[in-house]
Amino acid sequence: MEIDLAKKRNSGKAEQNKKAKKEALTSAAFDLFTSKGINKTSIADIAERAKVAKGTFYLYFSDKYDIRNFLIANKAGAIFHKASAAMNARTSSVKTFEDKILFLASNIIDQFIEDPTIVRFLSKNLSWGIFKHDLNAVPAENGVDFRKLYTDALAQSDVQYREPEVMLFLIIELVSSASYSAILFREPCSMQDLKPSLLESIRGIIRSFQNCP
Amino acid sequence: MEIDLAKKRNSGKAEQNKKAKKEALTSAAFDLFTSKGINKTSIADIAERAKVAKGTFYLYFSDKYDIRNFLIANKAGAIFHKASAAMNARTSSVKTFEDKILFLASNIIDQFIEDPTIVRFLSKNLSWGIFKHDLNAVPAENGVDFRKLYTDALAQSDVQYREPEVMLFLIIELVSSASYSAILFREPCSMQDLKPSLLESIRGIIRSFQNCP
Amino acid sequence: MEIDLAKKRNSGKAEQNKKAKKEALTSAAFDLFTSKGINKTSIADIAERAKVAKGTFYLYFSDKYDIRNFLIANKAGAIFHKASAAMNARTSSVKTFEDKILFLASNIIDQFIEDPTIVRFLSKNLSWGIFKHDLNAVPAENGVDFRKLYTDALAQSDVQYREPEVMLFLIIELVSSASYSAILFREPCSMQDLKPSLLESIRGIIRSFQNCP
Amino acid sequence: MEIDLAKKRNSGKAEQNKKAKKEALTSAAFDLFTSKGINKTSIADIAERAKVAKGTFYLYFSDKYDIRNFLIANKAGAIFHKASAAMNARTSSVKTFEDKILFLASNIIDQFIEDPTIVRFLSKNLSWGIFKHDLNAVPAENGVDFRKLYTDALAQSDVQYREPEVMLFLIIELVSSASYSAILFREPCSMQDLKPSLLESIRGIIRSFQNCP
DNA sequence: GATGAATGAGTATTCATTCAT
DNA sequence: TATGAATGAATACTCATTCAT
Repeated sequence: MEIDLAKKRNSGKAEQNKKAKKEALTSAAFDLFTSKGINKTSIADIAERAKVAKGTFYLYFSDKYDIRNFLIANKAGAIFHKASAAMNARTSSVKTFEDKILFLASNIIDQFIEDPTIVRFLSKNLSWGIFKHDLNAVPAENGVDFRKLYTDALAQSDVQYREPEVMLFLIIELVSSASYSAILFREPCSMQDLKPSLLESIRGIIRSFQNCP
Repeated sequence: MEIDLAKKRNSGKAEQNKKAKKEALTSAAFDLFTSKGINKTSIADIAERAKVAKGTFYLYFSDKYDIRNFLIANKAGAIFHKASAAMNARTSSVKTFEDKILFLASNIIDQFIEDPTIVRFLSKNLSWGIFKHDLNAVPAENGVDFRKLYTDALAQSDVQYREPEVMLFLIIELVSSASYSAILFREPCSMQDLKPSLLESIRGIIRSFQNCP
Repeated sequence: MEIDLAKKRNSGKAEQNKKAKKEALTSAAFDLFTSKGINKTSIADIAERAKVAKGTFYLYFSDKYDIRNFLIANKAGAIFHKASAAMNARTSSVKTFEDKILFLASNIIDQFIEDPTIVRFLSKNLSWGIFKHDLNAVPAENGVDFRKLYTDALAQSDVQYREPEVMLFLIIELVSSASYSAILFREPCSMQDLKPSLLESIRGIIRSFQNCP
Repeated sequence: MEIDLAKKRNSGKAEQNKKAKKEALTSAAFDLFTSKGINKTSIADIAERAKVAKGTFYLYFSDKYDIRNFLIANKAGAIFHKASAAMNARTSSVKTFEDKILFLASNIIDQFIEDPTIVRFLSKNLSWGIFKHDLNAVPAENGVDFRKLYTDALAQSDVQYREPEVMLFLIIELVSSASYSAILFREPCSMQDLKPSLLESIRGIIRSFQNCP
């Protein structure tokens, strides 16, 4: 019995060790991807920075694109979860569907401003494909699920909207695409300056989906 | 003098020859970029398809990214010029600023639908950077200039708009980003189905920039 | 004493377990060697197919070539032992030395036809070196020993033969070499078609070793 | 015109240069294959020994097995052509079909004895597959063609033979297989000692194919 | 004995770029 | 101008072997 316990303790340690290795690899990869770009990052680079042997990389990921996808899903998931959690925390002040969406958008943009590397990485990848397919891969840690939040907001809304899926798609595409240009290249202006117009444009999009009574 | 004449005659032919070679190279590069992707296309590939020696490539372009940029400017320029020309041809029927912008957007989307390879290539490259910097490099063949068209339309409008530059930026980002997903992956739906909502969203954006009287 | 008994009991089970593991490893190796070839078979492959950890492989064999040699000796031994047993079973009908050798050759060829993977594996390895050195390593399970059979047949023969060792060598080389080509590639024809000529050729070889009176 | 001549001279040199490079590569590969074995020879090894850059290898051969096949065809071709030429040179003294075949076999065995590396390389590859497929790839330099020689010898023979193709197959398999063991490992004896018995065995095989009148 | 995570040397192959012709 | 042979750095991926548990 003691042996069994020891084994369990051991395998617990091994398990922890593996998790640490994976974390080291993903962290190293993220740093390199955002600084040098994916193309110029080699597996040797990632392994070296993670202080791990080259072969070890292949115990955790099948290739560069495997780790990239893992990162995309994780980073994108974190962004959405964080925004959802923030809204849940002060649900009282935001009433209408429009206000809720704008709150979420604003929060996501703020996250982008705070950590521009995440925009560089997700760049033009934070789009519908990821949202739809990879997001589910990352479980909401705190029980707040972005998609459920959106559906609930729609259900609670007095105003009816056509094609809510398409509306969400267009908003996400606009935010990610505009953020890339504004945050990374200040084109056509800084995100600080762009944000009000961007949020108003989102409001414009939302209104264009209202069912007129 | 005879020598000079000979040279001129030669250089005339040579000039033509050079243009043909450059055209062959860009055409080959476009085909390969859109079918295999830029990363998997080598200079040897391009030269082979253009029926030109590998060394010759370097007489016309400095590297793969040089020819890519040349292509982006050219292809994007052609799209905008074509749209501008189309609007000029039937300027009578479209009156308001909103209508003009929607006409241009609709025309560009139709061009994308007709030739999806161009969306794949420009994809997420048809962004503000290109629009602002590279577009000018391509002269409007028929004297119709997209930027001038936009400025004129603004000037002729009864309605006043805040930050017209930002408005145009957001519209272009939305169109190119949404086209990529819809046309290439039918996500979240086909472009046929998306187009009405997309145009209405653009209208929503435009209205959000109106100066309320 | 109790401890000793326990140990014995354990080592009995352990002994069985070890044999099963070794059997699993050799069986897995044979399958892989004959399907993918030795070069493309890794120790990881063998361990995985044997459902054993990679490190365990090294408890039984020193490397890939060690297990290959073990397999060659075993498989070749089995072939010769089976042929010998078959001849012993119907010794009455085959009288002369020539007939005995041809019976053995025929039986071995039939075994090859029945299981072509064995030809692929032994192929050009079933040569004199193995025959002479490794075969002894495999004990004849049923007390029938090929080499003894051969010596006895010679002793009982009315006809005298020069260099019986060389004669046997040439026959074995011819059979294994021809079988490889005919059975695996049907070159120059199927083994069915080749067999009569092959057996007659063996007869020709045997006669060329006869001491003329 | 002078330019054209110069170009021709140049391209002649270039052509020569290429031939020299290919020769250097094949020669280096042969040395390494026979000393270290094919498996332990890397393309880097071959290139280094040929005093050529690694990449250059791939301008001439697609991979290790490509150059191996090229070598097999060439070396095997040379062996057969040399034997054929030798027989043609003293056709007078050898009369019967049997004598002709034995002369060729003896000559080939002597070549093997003289250059054992060639046996190590062709080893068990100098078999029917090569003979039938690769031999034709190498043109007989001096107009003496082994296969024609064989056919002519059959036609001129007073004795008739069944299945001459199969007969030739069995002889080639026996010679190459026995040479490998005898020359490289002196098993079961040196080739000097084996040769008489081997030739007599071949005679025995030939006789087993005679059509009895 | 058994495990399987970790290692890092080894290898094939690609490809941008140069340069003699 | 045009060519294409040559280069060799760069890179992805494999795998035998070890060793702490």
